[in-house]
Amino acid sequence: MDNMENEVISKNFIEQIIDEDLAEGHYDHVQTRFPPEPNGYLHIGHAKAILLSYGIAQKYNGKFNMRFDDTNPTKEKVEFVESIKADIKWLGADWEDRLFFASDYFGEMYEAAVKLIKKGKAYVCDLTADEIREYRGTLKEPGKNSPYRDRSVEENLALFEAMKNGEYEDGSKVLRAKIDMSSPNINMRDPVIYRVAHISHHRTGDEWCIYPMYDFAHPIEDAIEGITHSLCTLEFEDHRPLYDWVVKELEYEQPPKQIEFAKLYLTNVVTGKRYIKKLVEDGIVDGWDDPRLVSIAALRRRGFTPESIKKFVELVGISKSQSSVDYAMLEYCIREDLKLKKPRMMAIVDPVKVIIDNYPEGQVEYFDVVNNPENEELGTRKVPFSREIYIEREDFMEEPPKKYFRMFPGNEVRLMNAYFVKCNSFVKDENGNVTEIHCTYDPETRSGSGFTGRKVKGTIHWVSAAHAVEAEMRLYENIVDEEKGKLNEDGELNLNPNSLRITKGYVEENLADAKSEESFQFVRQGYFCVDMKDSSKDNLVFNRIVSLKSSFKLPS
RNA sequence: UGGCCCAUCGCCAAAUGGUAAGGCACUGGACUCUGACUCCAGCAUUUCAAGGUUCGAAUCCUUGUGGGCCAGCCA
Repeated sequence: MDNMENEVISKNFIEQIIDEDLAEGHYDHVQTRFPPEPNGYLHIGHAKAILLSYGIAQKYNGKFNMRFDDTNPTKEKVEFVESIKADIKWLGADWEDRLFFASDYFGEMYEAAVKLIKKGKAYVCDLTADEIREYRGTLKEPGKNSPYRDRSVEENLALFEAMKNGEYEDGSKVLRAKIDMSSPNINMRDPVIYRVAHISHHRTGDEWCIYPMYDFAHPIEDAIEGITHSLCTLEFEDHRPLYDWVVKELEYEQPPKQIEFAKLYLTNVVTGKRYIKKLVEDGIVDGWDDPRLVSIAALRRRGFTPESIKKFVELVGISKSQSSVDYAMLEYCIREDLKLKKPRMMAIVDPVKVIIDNYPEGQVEYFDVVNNPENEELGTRKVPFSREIYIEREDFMEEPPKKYFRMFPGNEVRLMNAYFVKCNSFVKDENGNVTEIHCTYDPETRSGSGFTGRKVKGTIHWVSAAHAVEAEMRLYENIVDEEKGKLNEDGELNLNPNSLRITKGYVEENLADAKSEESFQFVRQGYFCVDMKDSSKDNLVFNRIVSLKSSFKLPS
């Protein structure tokens, strides 16, 4: 009963449109697609689009297609095709056997263009790019007709075929849709639908020297594949009339419908392929999967799970208002997902040594420790305890403020899963940094002994100095663009300078065998991931992926 | 300023003319061998503003205001 989620989540506006379409019989099925151009890596924003389209297909018992929109060979690379496929698979969106490429349809697109010409709805234009821009008019002034607008169907047919046959130089001729040069919507002012480009395509090679433009190609791709609802982001709203024009003039049955939704923006991160690309190219980060980024690859490397991202996308919701989601929401999702799934291990990021003076030198005890107190199924592990241990530097204070109940001189705390210890003294170096803390322990208070003699307010985590494995701790902060994506006068992003801090920390030896790609929950709700790129058995690297939820705040 | 779109709590986001859901964040308090988790309580007398229609308006109309997008042979 209490596990019933009984979420009465109302349908989002896209589902409402689909319901209506189905009720009115516009479509006999539902089919969606994700159509990236293979010109970069996917990021968290794409995850929203992918999971939205995939989720809708699932909800309506429909199909979800994967399609590369590769109509511009100057920008595209096979390298990106592979990474995009891998990322989408990892996210769990299953396109089954429906993996398509826009370039598969170049033949049909050519025929579609011919059809438009024959209908008198398209013409070959000899204006230069600059001239076309001039003729297009401005935002407030209408454009004027191209002098080539009234060429005969026969002439257009011949010219277009000659374009295809490579008889013209790049830029010398284009095919344009004949719509309305005075439309208030600039996209309708006789848009270019085919251009000449003598460039090898990564899939079709030199078969074509003319390539269709997005506005012409996309509706055709959708129609050919039987897509019913073509979901895209808000900036394509102005293109919808053209999309509708294309499917109407081409006379498709059950023409697909474009629906726009708001892009995902996250606070405190750099989003946008363009900026990420720059960070990578300038060597500010060490690749597309640098954990400071929010590319899918980076999130994966940081220890985010596909489930956590799915949860996040659901939580964020779908609407048409431009919005920026608080990064804390993403953190919440990974905490929530890992909470019961992962063992809770001990690791010390910023160590300070503690010596338990009354604990026999050379003695070692092994405690049976529950891996996850909230999920017994994860079993137990042995954790060694000895005379010298490391604790977190912030878990000790020489002069504690009010309500600080971790370690300070004279105070007794519990070492998690072990004994009560009382701090007696400490040693400082010439700079005033604490280098060593001396404690005594009480054997009666051993964890699990049932000792109830007295209570302590604080529990802190630790690792045995002799047994712990030294590890490189990489404390990442998101790359923040202080000016929200705007470049400064030098054309550079204003980035936070110290987004990566590397320290020597210690982890319990159980983690020495950790596999790469594994993430763990750590004490006080910190989450770490064994870095999949750089870790080996003798070189453990941990990424801190989520800041500690709540450490003690000093009263100000 | 031509066109299109958007505006509900610090951040997302429901409410489809019937009297402002939920989540994140935050603030108490209880519990605790993780200052976490969990639990309990508190978080919009009001929906950008002003008018209007209506028995009734976040929802409809008008006029403003604020924000986004569009003048690639990019997608």
